[in-house]
Amino acid sequence: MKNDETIDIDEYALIFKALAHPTRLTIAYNLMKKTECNVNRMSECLGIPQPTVSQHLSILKSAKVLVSHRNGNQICYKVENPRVIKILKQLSK
Amino acid sequence: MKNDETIDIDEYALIFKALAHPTRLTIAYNLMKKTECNVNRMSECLGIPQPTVSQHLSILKSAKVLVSHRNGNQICYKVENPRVIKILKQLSK
DNA sequence: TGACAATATTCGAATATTGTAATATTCTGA
DNA sequence: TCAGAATATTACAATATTCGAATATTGTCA
Repeated sequence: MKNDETIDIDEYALIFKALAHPTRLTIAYNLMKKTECNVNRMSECLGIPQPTVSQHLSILKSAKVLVSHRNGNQICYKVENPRVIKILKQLSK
Repeated sequence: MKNDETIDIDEYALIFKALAHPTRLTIAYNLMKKTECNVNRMSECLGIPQPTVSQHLSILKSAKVLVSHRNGNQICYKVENPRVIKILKQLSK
């Protein structure tokens, strides 16, 4: 009964790094709880300039925390990664 | 994107920041799964110089990811924070 | 196609993190 | 108290992150 249950340390470290900023954690947490959201709406709700939000979204996306798809005029982001969802769900318990 | 059920975003962001480094995540994850451990043993097991390990431990401790207590000649670190334990347990599921 | 709305990228200054080497501190046991 | 083991701190260079301003890109619709 060996215990070589390894986890992907580097991948999780990247996820945590992406979530390690209050703005990005807020974005990810709210997207996990609610529905998808476009960039301008996030920018308005958070009171943070659009380019800054876009940069944060880019970081979250490259860490595979978020995915995006176009919806007409705008681009919607949401959480789909099950590892990320599990982590984020823990936060409210 | 309102935030009704508020979680402590800043506190969790700090925890994630502490866990966002492969060495620190390895330390925290192993301490969660196994028992407490002293500094020199971690240094040997990880193949990382003692001062570097000590610095990482200091970061983990100030983020309240780890606690420490003296055991004779040495100082043992372990995970006690229930929020951290919940997060780390998710990683192996 | 052109104007406009939505989003992304680039750049630079300020700040933070990382690892290593050198050194300091703290505690234990003789 | 002293020596030595265990751990912590400091200083520094290299690298990375952060934010805002300016600009670029992309898609929609008249």
